[in-house]
Amino acid sequence: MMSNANALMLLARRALTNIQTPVLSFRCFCSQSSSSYSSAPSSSPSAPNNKLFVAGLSWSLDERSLKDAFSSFGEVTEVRIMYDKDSGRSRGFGFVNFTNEDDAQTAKDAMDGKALLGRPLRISFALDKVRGGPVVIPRLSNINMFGRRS
DNA sequence: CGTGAGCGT
Repeated sequence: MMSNANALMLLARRALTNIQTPVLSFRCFCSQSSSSYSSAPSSSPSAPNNKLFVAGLSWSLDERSLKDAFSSFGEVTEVRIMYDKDSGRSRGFGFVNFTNEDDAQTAKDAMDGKALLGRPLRISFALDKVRGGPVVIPRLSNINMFGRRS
């Protein structure tokens, strides 16, 4: 019985003398490491979309040139280069859409780091965030759980 | 005439 009191005192002393060790027995399994995103390839940062973010482009590069350069690796469905409305010149970055992710990956792996028009290209997967895109709003007026009314 | 990281209507 005394050992209990001793242990308690020991704990109290430890708590008083060693404040730097609050709880050591608890391990948090919250982070299971690895990619927590579903359908996320382990060898590809950002979102694995068909959209490729191409930066490092020359300010005088055209979309057709970029598309032609990327069409060699796969079927390019969309090529968009961002232009500045103030200076009227390209911002040096654009987006390339591929029909297949595999082609996009191949094109990225093949063109990323290479130089086009004298400037090194920086290719990476584009983000899913799109500003000013068509906002699709579900028909909340037609949502009826009981089928009453239309 | 030069400039150069980045994520789009």
